[in-house]
Amino acid sequence: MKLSQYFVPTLREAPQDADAVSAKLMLRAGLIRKLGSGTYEWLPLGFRVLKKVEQIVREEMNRVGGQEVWLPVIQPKELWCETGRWGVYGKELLRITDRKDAEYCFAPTAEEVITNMVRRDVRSYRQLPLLLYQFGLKFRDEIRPRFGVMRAREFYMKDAYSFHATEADANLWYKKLYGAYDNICRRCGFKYAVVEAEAGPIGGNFSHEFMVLAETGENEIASCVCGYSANVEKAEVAKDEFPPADQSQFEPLKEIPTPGIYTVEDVAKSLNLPENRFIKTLFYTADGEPVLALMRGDHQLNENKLRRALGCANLEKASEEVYTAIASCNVGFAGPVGLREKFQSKPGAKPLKTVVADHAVAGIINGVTGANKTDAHLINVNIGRDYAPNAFADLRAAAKGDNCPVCKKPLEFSRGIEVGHTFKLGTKYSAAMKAEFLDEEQKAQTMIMGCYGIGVSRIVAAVIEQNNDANGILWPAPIAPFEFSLISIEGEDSTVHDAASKIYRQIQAAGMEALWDDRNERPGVKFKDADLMGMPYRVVVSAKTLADGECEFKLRADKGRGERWKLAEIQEKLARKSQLVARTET
RNA sequence: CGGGGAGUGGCUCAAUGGUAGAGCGCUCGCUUGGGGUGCGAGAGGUUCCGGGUUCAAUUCCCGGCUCCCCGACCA
Repeated sequence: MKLSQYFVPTLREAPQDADAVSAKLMLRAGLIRKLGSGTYEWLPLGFRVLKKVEQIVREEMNRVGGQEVWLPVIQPKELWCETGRWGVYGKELLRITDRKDAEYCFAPTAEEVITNMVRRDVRSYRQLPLLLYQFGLKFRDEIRPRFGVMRAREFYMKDAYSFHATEADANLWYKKLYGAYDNICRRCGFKYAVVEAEAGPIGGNFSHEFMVLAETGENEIASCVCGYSANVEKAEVAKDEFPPADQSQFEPLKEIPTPGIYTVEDVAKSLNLPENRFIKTLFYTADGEPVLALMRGDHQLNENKLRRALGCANLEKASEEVYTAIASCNVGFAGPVGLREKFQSKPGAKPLKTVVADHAVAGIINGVTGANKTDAHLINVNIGRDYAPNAFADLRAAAKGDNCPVCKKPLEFSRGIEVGHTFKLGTKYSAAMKAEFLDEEQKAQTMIMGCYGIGVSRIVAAVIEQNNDANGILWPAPIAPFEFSLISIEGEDSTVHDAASKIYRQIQAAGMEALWDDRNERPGVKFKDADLMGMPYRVVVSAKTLADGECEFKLRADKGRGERWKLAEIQEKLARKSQLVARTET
């Protein structure tokens, strides 16, 4: 492609509202433009990258036996009601009404549609297993879109769904897909990690996320040298063990005034006690029932863990009304001491059945907590003597200082961008939607499912986030829009142009592509733009080297001048390069 | 959802109660030709929309829309 004819509007400065490095570079290099909050146009250069990633994903999906389909993006409400997700998906689900007032949603994912499709036409175990996938536009009405196409509302995703007759087969295919995802990540050329993940609104038995490692990633990963690795949303921590409390250490319970001071940090400061002596009392509503969660003052609650510990479907932080109704004090002054009794004595109040405590709470001796009285706290609070949770569980968000649940060594933390997510769904959707088949004994069985997503547009941004320098993008060759930047520094006569033209064709003959900067621009402009756009290889043709029958070759990643290539040897040099550009055919 | 900020040429931003300007970009000419060259001449704006105050509003006030930032784990 000749740059003079190509629609790549590069920018010297990034638009003011671009936040992430990758967003700035994508805008500047002319890959994308923004239309509205979280919606982007993909220009020719960006679209090429998107299509290259798509092709890699397609090849790997086909390799493990996937069959490509194409599903509607406008999906009827009825289907979503069958699984109950019309109600639970929340505001992220963009709902649409047609001229007949029928309700639809714009697909954020396609479990309902595909399960419906399969249940209609699959009757026999002989038709299973089945792995279907598609590429398509997805829309999720994010609260706060940011980081360009990394967290956009509209995005391009590959979603795959598998259907199985047996649990064992489902697990086997889960492993196959996991392998395919490994290949995809490797071929796209980024550093990544696979972590155990929270299944979220998709649900299912277990899931893994494929993370592009980057400091600016939105996800925090907890990992251990032993191989354990999990999203902190999910990460377990080694259970705290405490010797039986020595009652003789217990000081008498005492109430002290703390007017207007209620955060752990402030109370700790004013009493001059460490935060790990505090018992935080958190109020939640679990499937409509009030529950209490107790945390050590320096720990953060992980709501996913609480949800799992309670076995509830819906978990929300309790409203201020509920809070004051239970604790009869202002927010910030509640504590577990005597709370249950106090609350239950209220006429008409729902009983406060559940008080769960994080394991670490058991180790707090002479602790501090709210007095259930505005402007007062209790000190020397002791478990067993002053309050008793009905259960202990791992509730806290893994953080520095916590140990690995597998080998008990200290956990390490890093950041990543989630680009792929695999779920072992089980029968969550097939049971709700009655996707059944007949087994060998003519017995109706529910299909076992898995689902597997890859954010194609997000991969593009994530790769840039990981591969850039002060001058621009550094594309890994397999997904670069073009393998080569060809720069011709042309003079009066046509010798340079002719030589460049020949090299341009030779690059194509070697099975690669070049973006030839044939514009009538100064060399500096061309170099700057080439750096910005970040093709992995660069060939410069100018009168200077042409006199010696040579051109210049340089890697985008290299700082120096690169090497001289004899024009006569160029064919063979290019052949070698094209072998490096991993192009696996299927 | 709460709080804050911003909407002026393609981009980054000025300015003003009397209908607007710079740099970059764009067009043309000359110049230059290895890291965004220099000079000159141009094109390009209903100052987000609606209302109010005023002789006069892009500017002040109100409402809306859009975009951005921060928070939403405080118990």
